[in-house]
Amino acid sequence: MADDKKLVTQITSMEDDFAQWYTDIVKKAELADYSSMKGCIVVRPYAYAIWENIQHIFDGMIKETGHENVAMPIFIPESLLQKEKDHVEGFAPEVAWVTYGGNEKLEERLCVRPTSETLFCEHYAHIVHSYRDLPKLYNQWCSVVRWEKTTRPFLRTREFWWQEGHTIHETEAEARKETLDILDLYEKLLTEYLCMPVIKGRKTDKEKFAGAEETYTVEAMMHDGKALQSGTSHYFGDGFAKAFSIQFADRNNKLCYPHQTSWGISTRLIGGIIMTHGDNSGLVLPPAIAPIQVVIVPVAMHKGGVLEKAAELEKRLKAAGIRAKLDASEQTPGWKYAEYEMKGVPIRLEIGPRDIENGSCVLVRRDNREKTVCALDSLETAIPEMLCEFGKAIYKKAKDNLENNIVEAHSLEEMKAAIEGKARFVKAMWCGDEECENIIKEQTGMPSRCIPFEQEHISDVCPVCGKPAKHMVVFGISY
RNA sequence: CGGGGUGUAGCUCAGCUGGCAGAGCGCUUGGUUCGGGACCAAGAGGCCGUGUGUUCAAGUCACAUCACUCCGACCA
Repeated sequence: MADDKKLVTQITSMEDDFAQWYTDIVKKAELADYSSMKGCIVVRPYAYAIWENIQHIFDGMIKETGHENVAMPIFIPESLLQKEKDHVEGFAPEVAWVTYGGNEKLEERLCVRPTSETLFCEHYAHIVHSYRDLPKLYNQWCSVVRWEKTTRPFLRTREFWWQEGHTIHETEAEARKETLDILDLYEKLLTEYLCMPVIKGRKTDKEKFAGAEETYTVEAMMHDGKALQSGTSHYFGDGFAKAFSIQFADRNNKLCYPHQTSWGISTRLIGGIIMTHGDNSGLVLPPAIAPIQVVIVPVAMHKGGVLEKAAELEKRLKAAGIRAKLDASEQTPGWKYAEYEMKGVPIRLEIGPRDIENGSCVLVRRDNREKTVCALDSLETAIPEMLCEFGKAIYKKAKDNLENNIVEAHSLEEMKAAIEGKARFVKAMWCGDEECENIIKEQTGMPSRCIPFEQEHISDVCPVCGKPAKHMVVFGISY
């Protein structure tokens, strides 16, 4: 359409270079900027607004289910981190250490929190003494630091923002229920609000969280067929409680160890949104978390009261609870169309002199560019309906991508063939032996994603060793 | 951490066998425009990533270093 025009902003097409396409969107939709601190990004207002919307939604969910927010220290003394063996082994290679306070060398190194299990455990040891003190359902919104070697904006940065829930319970059953209840909330957040279909399941022992007894996950598929672990929920049993000497007197005055969980989602989800819904014109945002749901673009705005009308519409839409923005800048309409497509705004409302004569306006959907003429006096109902339809449509598109890129395999050869040329999810049976899982990873390059709750029977035997299969597992290349 | 690529204006980049720092877009001001990235005119804007070396002379050559990026390895 614009071959003869000088495009101000252009992005690499995802078919040409998916990684560059991703980076282009991050920069040109003004989501993030690089900083002089390697591996750390500036989360710009537009991306932060998306994160705030995610926070608002999920915070509401956990408050409703009895959770409370707290703030924990940013530093963990080395001795505290050392208390749980598996946990420290898992995290030690990627923690940042503080060794000086002012000009003085510290007697004990301080770790910048990579996750806060140890701090929560120490605190729980202080405050939990009786079954009457349980449960504690705590959460914190904060940033954590992991010294990653390879970094990419949102997907893997040395500092990232997240929520970490840490709960402690009287019984195993209660803690197990909490772990799965939270996983359901993640599924709800992802599917209903972020329009991202997920595969819900349990991690294999090899892939589970350091220190956890069981790790559950919701795995999403990106446009390129790679997996993004989008939320995890861990059941700890009483392992941490024993390591940190958390004990309580139960109903029979017997000293017991409580059972714990932890769970988290992070700003990585923003990367997931980009790679699930975005296209070659830029971002496409799910309406529930879009900072701007409707952008109003006036056409010939200095003529015939156009600008006044546009301002009036903005006011009306805002009053109806719609996140609307009028762009009254001096850019041409065409420029604005492209700009807000880049930013993924779900609906564009065009209003010009012709529309005003007719008492209507033009609504354009970001996902398919479909134009609808809409009477001005029905906007308050038409727009929420369209936003709802929009959410369903992009969910369906993502769901189709997921379903079209899962294949069954009965042998290592079939697994290798399945991902030749393009990343995919591969469903295969597994005997449960970690050795076979390792062989699959070595030979195909795919780690296991999860053991889905929705099991299918593909065959009777493990494709590696031929022994009886215990589970169907989804394998895939991940971010 | 290993291998490749790139660092020059806000952005994308040109700058040959060393010899005055360049273009397009963006930005500012004024005007005409406005239904898919408008046009005219006048401006502003540079420690050539950083450091050391070679040279009469370095954006250009050498070495080092830092950052970004891709591919591996690693990674809740």
